[in-house]
Amino acid sequence: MHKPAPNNSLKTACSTCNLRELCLPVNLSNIEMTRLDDLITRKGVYRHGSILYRSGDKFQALYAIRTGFFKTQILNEDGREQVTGFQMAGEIIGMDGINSDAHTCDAVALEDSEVCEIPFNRLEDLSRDLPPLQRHLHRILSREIVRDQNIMLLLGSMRAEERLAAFLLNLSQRFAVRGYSPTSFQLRMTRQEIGSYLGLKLETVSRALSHLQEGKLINVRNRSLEILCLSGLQASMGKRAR
Amino acid sequence: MHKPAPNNSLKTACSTCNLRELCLPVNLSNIEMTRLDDLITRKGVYRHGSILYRSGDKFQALYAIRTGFFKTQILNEDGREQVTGFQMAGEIIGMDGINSDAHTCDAVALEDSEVCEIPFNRLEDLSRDLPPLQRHLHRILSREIVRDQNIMLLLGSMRAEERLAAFLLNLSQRFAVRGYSPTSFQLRMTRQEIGSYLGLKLETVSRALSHLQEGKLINVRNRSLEILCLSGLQASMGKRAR
DNA sequence: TGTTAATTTTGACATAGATCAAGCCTTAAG
DNA sequence: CTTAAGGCTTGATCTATGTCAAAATTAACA
Repeated sequence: MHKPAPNNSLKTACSTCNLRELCLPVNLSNIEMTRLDDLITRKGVYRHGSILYRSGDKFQALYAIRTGFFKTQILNEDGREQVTGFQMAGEIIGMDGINSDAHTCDAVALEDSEVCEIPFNRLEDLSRDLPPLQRHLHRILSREIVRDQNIMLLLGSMRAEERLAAFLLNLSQRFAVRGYSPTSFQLRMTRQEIGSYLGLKLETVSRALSHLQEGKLINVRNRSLEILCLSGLQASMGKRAR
Repeated sequence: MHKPAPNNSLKTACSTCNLRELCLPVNLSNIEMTRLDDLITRKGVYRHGSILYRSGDKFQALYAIRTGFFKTQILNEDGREQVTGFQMAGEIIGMDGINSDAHTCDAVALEDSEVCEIPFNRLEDLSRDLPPLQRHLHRILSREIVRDQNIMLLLGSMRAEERLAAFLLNLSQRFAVRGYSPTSFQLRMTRQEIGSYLGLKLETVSRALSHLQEGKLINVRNRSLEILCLSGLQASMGKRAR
């Protein structure tokens, strides 16, 4: 495991960030936007494998991903591990920590990544002054709830291949929103990490990928993935309830 | 399915509610508490089986459960259903709707229940004035995220009997907090609903209950459940990872 | 109160996915 | 460039849980 590069505390400007529409799509005046800029600092680069925060760390800030890719995972007492999400540029992580003032999961960089730090106390202060910002914060929190509940649906009621199809379609859609190809991208995580996220063993993930490939729905070679038939993938979900 | 009783719009007083410490444990002055009271109205009784809100309904309010028991569930396109939670008195539901201004799950009363309606716009307004209330709202939202992620862990990595043990211990603890017996209580939901929540079939739930009973950890007869050995139940989780 | 419908339990059997194992491939390090 | 370590695939087998079915119990309702 690497250490993050030293914190240079570079000032960040949301106002000029090209992820603005994704990350904080709030209608603010110039002067209001400046106040937001003042809040947020760019933290140094997190190298592949390094840890943004750990379970148990004091909660102080949310983090907006500028570039790169993270996973979040929880570990219970007996060492069992569950990947709870994969996060990409423009997404905000750390909300698990608000409740108890301590993080309840680990956030690990899956490639070299940059994040913006948003001190939460100051975000609360500012959001009392700026109702659109307040509303946006609430939406982000709620979105996370909805997202998690959809994963519960996936884990509770889909079979292996459906879970994988849902996972790939979700990635596809998120790449598309960011202006990348929805049909051709690199997987940033191992089969084991995909398996943990989907409640499957890595062998099952591998077999399901192979099977989707046999069916001409995808092409997969190591980490590079090509979706050959989006609608076919969609159809391969929802075949039959478990 | 019954209709809810007509909305009498009774005024509620959080200030005198005996669930206050559970529901809104916020340190407010008397005058501030009055402003909170003004916000909240008691809705009529929801009979067993009736629906508090449905997926797709416009989101307007959060609901605090005064008495009774609810389940929340999502249904995907192909009719698959997943119970996402069971909620009891003092708990707040409806947060799924904030993100998109529409609810994304159904909330169904599992017994005759009363709720307090908290109009969300007005809650936002008031929480801009009252920082402790704002902080509490954020904690509630975050707590829901943490809760959901722990269910992901359960669904993704535990075997049937462990899931059931975790479920029973969770209920036990929540009853304890409310001053009820942690070792003897009624299940308010069917085996099928438990199964949906835990990602299991009802037969598996039934068998796992029988098996825990054979092991002298619980006594179960229909909906009445007695925990004979809390520590044994705890131990029966975390035996072996899947 | 009697009748029907829903819920629960239990058994027999089927199967999706886990486990174990081997070999290959890719990437990182020396 | 070589070697080692981690990651991936595929096959053979095992097992937890699903599926199907029947009977028993309980709850709902006329």
